Amino acid sequence: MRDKLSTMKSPIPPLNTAELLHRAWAVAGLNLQELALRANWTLPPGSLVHHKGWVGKLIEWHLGATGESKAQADFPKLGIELKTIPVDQQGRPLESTYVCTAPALASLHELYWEDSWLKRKLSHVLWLPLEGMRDKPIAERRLGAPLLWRPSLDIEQVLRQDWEELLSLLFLGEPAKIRAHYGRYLQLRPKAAHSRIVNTHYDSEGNLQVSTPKGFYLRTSFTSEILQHHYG
DNA sequence: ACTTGATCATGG
DNA sequence: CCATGATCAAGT
Repeated sequence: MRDKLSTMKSPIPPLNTAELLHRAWAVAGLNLQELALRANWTLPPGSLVHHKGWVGKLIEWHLGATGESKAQADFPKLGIELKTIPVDQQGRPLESTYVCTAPALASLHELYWEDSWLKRKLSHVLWLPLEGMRDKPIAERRLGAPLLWRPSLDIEQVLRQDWEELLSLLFLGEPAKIRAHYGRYLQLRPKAAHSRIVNTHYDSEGNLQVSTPKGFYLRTSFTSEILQHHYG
């Protein structure tokens, strides 16, 4: 819950990567009660079910992210994407990570990995682990050490293969038959307010295709590898 | 235990 | 409506 009467001001965007990292380290180890207090935000009650984006917005506030609700990086000048990731006591991710919505219709530039939204978003990510155990009160959940990450060449190759496979399912197959098990690191899952929302288009044979809007997600097993590789 | 499919709030 | 930020909870 964001307090609109708040006079507290979010920091201006970091001028460079070092400053961003410095800010991230400055909040590492703090819990959500302390972070909410500093921002003058109100903590949500017991569950995040009605406040799913609250934690992410709070972290954005503290670091001075300016991406807003637009299709751009959280730190446009730095080209860095911020991802808060819920982890257990061992630092292992508890959930998959949403990346971006999947295009509903193929436009030419969407067909090239090098130009893709997904590649841009994943080219430079600041991971911020946050305790996400459901039995831990929200106020007591602590932020972990930040990790500034770029995909290795090997990883990017797999991401590209996944992306190409999933895109071909979207545009050459039957989108309604897409299941979340496709993809090694990536997966396509519903991404909408609810399941009655549908995209419609005509396939190459003129048949009407109806399917739920999809988003690209990083599998929990993949983000677990990323964090383990770094933190050991 | 883990994954898949569904869902919630907000801003432009 | 669609993008952002995600987590929930049913299914396997």
